[in-house]
Parts: sequence; C-alpha cells; structure tokens
Amino acid sequence: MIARKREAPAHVALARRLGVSIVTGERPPGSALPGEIDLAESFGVARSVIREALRMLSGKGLVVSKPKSGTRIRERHEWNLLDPQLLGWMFEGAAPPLTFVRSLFQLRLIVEPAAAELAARQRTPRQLSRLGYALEEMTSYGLDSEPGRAADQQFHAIILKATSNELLVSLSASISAAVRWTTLFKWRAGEPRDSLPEHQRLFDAIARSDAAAARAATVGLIGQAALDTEQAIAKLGEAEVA
Amino acid sequence: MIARKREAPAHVALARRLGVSIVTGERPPGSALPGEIDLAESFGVARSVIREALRMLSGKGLVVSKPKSGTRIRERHEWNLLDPQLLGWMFEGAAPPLTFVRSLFQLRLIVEPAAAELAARQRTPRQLSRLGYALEEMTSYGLDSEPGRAADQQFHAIILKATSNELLVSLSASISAAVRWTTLFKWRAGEPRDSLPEHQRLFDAIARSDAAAARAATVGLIGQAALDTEQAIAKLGEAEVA
DNA sequence: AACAGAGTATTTGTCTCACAAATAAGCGAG
DNA sequence: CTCGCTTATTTGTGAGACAAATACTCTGTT
Repeated sequence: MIARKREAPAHVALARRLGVSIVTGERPPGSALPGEIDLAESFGVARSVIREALRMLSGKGLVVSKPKSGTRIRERHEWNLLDPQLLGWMFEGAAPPLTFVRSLFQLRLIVEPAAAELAARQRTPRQLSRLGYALEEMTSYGLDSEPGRAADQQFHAIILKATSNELLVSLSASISAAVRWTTLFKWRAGEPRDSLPEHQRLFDAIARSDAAAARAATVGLIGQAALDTEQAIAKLGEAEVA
Repeated sequence: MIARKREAPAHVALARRLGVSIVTGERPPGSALPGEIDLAESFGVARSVIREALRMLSGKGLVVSKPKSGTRIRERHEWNLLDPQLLGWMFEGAAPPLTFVRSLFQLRLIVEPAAAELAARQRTPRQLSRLGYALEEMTSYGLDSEPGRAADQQFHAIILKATSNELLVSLSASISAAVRWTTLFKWRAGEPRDSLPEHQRLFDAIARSDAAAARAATVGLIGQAALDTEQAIAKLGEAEVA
C-alpha cells in the first residue's frame, strides 16, 4: 500500500485537480476558467478555498487573474515546467506526449552525466560508503521491489549531493519526480532490462574518481532508460488503441 | 523608464516580502512564522491576504503549514530553487553568497553549451535570421544600453527555442532571471570586458551548424561572465566592508 | 455611419466574523 | 515515570459584504 497522505487540505487537492486538468491539455492555454463563485459552487467548497488553490497555480505560472476578465490559463512557455508538482501532474492522466518524454530524457542526458563527473571528482569517503550501501540494497532487493526502488532513488540522490551544487540538486529533484513515473510505465509494459551492471560501473568510476568513466556510465544508464521507456509508451499506446 | 507594474495585488506583494526575507536568510529554515492573525495585524491586511501569500510560498516549497504548530520555514534543500521568482528574490537584498553564484555559473556551464550544440544542429533558417538581427542590434546599441541588453536576452532566447526542448527553455528562463542580476552587478563594479566577439563566434558556429564550435563559444562566453562576476562581487564586497 | 465618451455591470480583490478540525502541550491517573 | 486524556491554540473552511478595477454597452456627437 502506498503511503498516501491521509487527506490533503481542500485547497491543495483543488490545486491538483485544476493543475492536472491544465497541464494535460483538458483546459487549453488562453481559455478562461469559470468565475470563482461558479468554481466554488461546482466543487462544493467556499470561495476562499478556490482562491487559495488559484494562488498556488498562479505561483507556478499556470494562470493569471485580473478583475472583470477572470482567470485565464497562460501560454505553455510561461509555465514553470521544472516545478516538481507540475512535472508530477503531467503524468497523472494517461501517458504524456512523446515529445515531452523525449525532452525529459534529453535534459537528463545533459545534466546527469555532468553531475556524475563532478561527483567523481568531489565525493567524500563518507559519501562513497553510503553510495556503496545503496548499491548493495538495490542488488539484494532488486529494482522490482519498493525498497529496491527507494535505494535507487537514494543512490542518485547521494551522487547529486556530492556535486555540492544546490541548483543541480534542486533540478534533479524535479526531474526525478518525473522519472519515477516513467519507471512505472516501464514496469507496467513488461520487465525492462537490468540496470544493475551500469549502476555498478557508475559506482566503480566514482570510487576511483574517474570522471570520464562516470560520465560514460551515466550516459549508458540514461540511454537505456530512454529506450525502454519509449518502447513501453509505444506498447501501452497500442494497448490503449486496441 | 522601466515598465514597472503599477501596483501588485496585496497578496502578491506580501508573498514577495515574505519570500525575500526567507531566501535571504533573514528568517532561517526551521523557524516558525508568526501566526496568521499576528501577520495580518502587523502588515495591516486581512487574514485572507496572508493566507493567499502563504499558499504561494508553500507552492514553491518555502514553507509548510499545519494546524496548531503554525507555519514553518522548510529546509533549504526542499525549496524549489529553480522557480524564477524565487531566483529573483535571491538577488533582492545585498549580493547573494558567493557559493550560490558559483553554483549558478556551474549550472550554466552544463546546460547552455549543450543547448548551443542542439541549436547549431536544429536551427531553422528563420531562426538564424532572427539571431542575426538580434546580434546586429547588440552591436549597434552596445551592451551598456537597455535595448542592447534586451537584444542580448533575445539572442539567447532564440537559441534556446531552437533546441525545441521546452524543458530546456523553461530551465534557462529561470536561469536568465538570475543572470540578469549578475549582469547588473558586473556593470555596477565597472565596465566588464566586451562579450561581442564571443557572441559573434557563437553566431557563426550556429550559422554553419558547427556544434563543437557552438559549444566552445558558449563555454567561452560563460567562463568570461563568471570571471567578471566574481571580480565584481569581490570588488563590491570590499566597498561594503569599507 | 463611425467614433468617442460616459456609464454600467461583472469579476477579482479585500475585509470581517464565525466555526470546524487537527494537534501540540499540559494535566492527571496509574 | 509513563501513558492516556483533556484542552487550548492554530490552521482550515465557510458565508457574506463591500471595494476596486475594467471589459462592455449604450448614448451622444461629429
């Protein structure tokens, strides 16, 4: 059972519902949302709840409100796409557009190999040891188990932290929120290839502070994930059509 | 004259004030904000305004509210550092910490050269022509003028768009919000070196679809900016101490 | 008929008050 | 001293009213 938060406050739940309906394209950019009074009525909550939800969305650049003209959905390029919540919302409905998934993996291929290089150069012995422990856990539990996936997240989080660049950490936190969903897709479409050997290679490279090898291993890891994910989406796409 | 918005709504202004006081470290992570009633009183607004401002901040991961325990400032690594507004707030007070500026330029050195490579490969003739126009304007107005700086922004925005990767666009939009402030610092500390030759090199590389040269030119551009900015901060730091 | 201006209606923005729900802290029993 | 209950405080939600801004309409003028 997923450790679902018992119950989010109404304004948070509302922001999610509205946010999902926007990022999935159900409500297109340029269009106007119903007035706050109408929204409150149709969702069965007070106007204050609606307003607080809208403020969260406007903070992410999704909407803009003006007196008399109402609340309109902003153009997609004005959205704060790197917001972790927003990225998560992208994967709430069906599979996201293929172009978006490709953009995501392209960004990963730019950022994460560079991060691995930095980590290989700057990691402390303590970080290396924690990295080894995470790798052990991944190996023993396997990527198809919950603790195994948690160890995987941990593994990559430690690498990021080792870069000692808080912007990189923040960026990858956003990305991994989305990656988590692509991983889910992969498993839903069938057992993907085993990524443990590549993880092992990455660990070894970081252990001997070999930046070039760390980069290569990361590129391999992401390239493999990109392939598997594309195939999974294609497969699930067929299933949906059928 | 800067096209300053006449007057932001109270909740937006409030979010900014509180946000700045948080990201500048004035209110440290872990500490609790005053209660909503107290905040409303001290700022002379209604509680609803306070709440809407807090919802914006919580959407950016800055704070978390719980009944009875109040609203607490979250740990820095939980912040959504890539939020453009948040990044802007970092530069509102005095100069930001040197480590942060270094992280920023390190991230630029990872992302923007890769983007330049992609742009060199994928740019359309139309984009190349617009790029040339922006370069012309930069040359004629000079980087020390407002229209010149606007053309500079435009120049880099076109390159990003040419990557046809919306996540890269979003990321660089965030970054450039911050870069704008570093540029200001540079000019305040004295006339920086002329970056037009490097811009010209970058344009030429993109024009002949030479990805490697585009990367090299971008690395040069950012490296130069990083140096100038560090010197500027050091200089201004001296001035402040004196 | 085209246009400019004032007026109006609608929508968000702000304020007030009230109560519900959750929970941290204090209190008391064992 | 520990555990469980009570309670007080704080956020969460609700209802209603008025203010402010502005898109729209309607009128009067050219």
